[in-house]
Amino acid sequence: MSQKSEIKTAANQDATRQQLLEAAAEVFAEVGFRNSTVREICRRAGANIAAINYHFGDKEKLYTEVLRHAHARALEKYPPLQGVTANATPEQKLRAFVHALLKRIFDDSPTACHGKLMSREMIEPTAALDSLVEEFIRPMASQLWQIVADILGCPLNDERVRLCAFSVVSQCVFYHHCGPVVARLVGRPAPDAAALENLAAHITKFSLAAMKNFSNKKR
Amino acid sequence: MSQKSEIKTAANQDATRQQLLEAAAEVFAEVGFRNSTVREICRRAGANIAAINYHFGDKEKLYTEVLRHAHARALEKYPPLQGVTANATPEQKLRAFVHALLKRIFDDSPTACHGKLMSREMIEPTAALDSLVEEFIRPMASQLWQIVADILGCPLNDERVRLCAFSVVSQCVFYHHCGPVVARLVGRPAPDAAALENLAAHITKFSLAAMKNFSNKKR
DNA sequence: TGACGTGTCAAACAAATGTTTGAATCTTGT
DNA sequence: ACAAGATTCAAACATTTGTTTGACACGTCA
Repeated sequence: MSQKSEIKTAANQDATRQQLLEAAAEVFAEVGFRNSTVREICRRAGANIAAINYHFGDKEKLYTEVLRHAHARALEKYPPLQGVTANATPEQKLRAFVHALLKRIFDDSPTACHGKLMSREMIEPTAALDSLVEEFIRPMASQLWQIVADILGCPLNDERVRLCAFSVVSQCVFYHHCGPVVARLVGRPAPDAAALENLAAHITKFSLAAMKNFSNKKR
Repeated sequence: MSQKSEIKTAANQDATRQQLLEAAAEVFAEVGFRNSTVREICRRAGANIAAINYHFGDKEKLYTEVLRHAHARALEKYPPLQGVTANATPEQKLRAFVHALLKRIFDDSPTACHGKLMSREMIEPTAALDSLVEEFIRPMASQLWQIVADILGCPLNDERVRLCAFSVVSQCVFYHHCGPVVARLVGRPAPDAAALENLAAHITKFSLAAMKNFSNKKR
C-alpha cells in the first residue's frame, strides 16, 4: 500500500511539473524565451502563476530544463544512425544521418519541438548552450566526422573533413532556419514526411557527388 | 539665404532621425526587436526618449525602416556579382556570388549589420519580411538560379536548379547562423576576411563538384 | 518684433510581466 | 483521525517599457 501511495504521490508531484515542461516547450518554441510569459505557460499547463517559481525557481531555470528535456527526447526519438547497422557502407550511414537529422529538426510536435528551440538558441545563445553542445551535439558531430572521413579517405583530423561535414549539416538546417524565405520564394510551406524524404535524398546525393570529386582532385 | 537655411534645417531635421536609424540598427542586431528598449536606442543616438515616437511613429515602424535601410546598404556595398563581367563563365559567377553573399552576411559593422537582422527575421518573421523578399531576395535568387541552370545544363524551372541553389546558399548561411555551435565545436571565433575567402573557396569547390556529377548522372 | 510651426525635453502614464506572499487545500505518515 | 509537510491559489508588489503630454527652445516668415 505504501508503494502504491508513493507512486501516486510521485505522479501527482510531477504532474504539474511535467505539464509545465510541455507547455513551456510549446510556448518557448513559438515565441522565444523573452517573448514568452509565465502567465501563458501556466495557463496552458492549467497551473497557477506561482507554479513555475515553486517548481523551477524562476523562468530561466525552467527554460534550461526545457531545452535539455527537448533535446534528449529528440535524440531518443530519432537516433543519428537509425536503421543502419554498424557495418553499413559510409554512404548508407550518411543517408541515415541526414534523414534522422532532418526528422529531428522538423518534428515540431508539442513533445519534440527541439528544432525551433535550437534555432532560437543559435540566434540568442544562453548559458545552456555550452553543456548542450558538449553533451548532445559533439557526439553527433564526431559520428558525422567519422563517416565523412571514411568517404573522403582522409584522416579524421583533416580540415576537409570538418568543412565537408559542415556542408552536409548546413543543407539540413537550411530549410528549417530559412523556412520563411524559402516558403515565400517557392511558395511551399513546411515540408511533410514525403518531402523530407526527397530532401534527404537530394542532400545525400549532392553531398556524395561533391565528396567523391573531392577525394580525386588534390587540393 | 532661404536655401541655406532650408538645407540647414533639413540637415538638423534628419540628424537625429539618421542617428536613431543607426543606433537602432546596432541595438536591434545585438539583442533583437523585442529585447531592445527605446531608451537604449535613444541613449546611443543621443536623443530624447520621445524622439522615436516623434520621428517614426512607434518602435515597430522604426524597425521596418531599419530593416529596409540595412538591406539596401548591404546590397550596394556587396553587389551579388561583384568583380565578374557579364560574359564570365558560370563557374566564375558562382564563386563571385558565394563570396559576395558571405561578405554581406558577415559584415556586422555598425552601418551594415544586416546579417544579424536577417537571422532574427528568419526566426521571428515580421510583416516587413514579405516586401524584403520580393524587393531584395527574389532578384538575387533569380540570378543564382540562372547561374546554377547554366552549370547543370538544365532549364531554369527544373526543380534540381532550386534544390542545388538552396544547397549553395545554405552553406553560406550556415557559418553565420550556427556560429555559436561551430565556434564551440571547433574552437574558432567568427571568421575574418581571410577565413571568409577560404570558406568561399570551399563552398564553391564543393558545390561545383556536386553539380558536375549531377549533370552526368540521370536522376 | 511677434506669431507660428518644428523639434526637444523631462516627467508622467498605462500596461505588461516576473516574482513574492500568506492563506487555503490536499496528501501523507502515525 | 490528526498533525506536518507539500502543493496550489488569488492577490499584491516591484520593475520594466512603450507611449503620451505639456512646457520650452529655436528658427522662420510676415
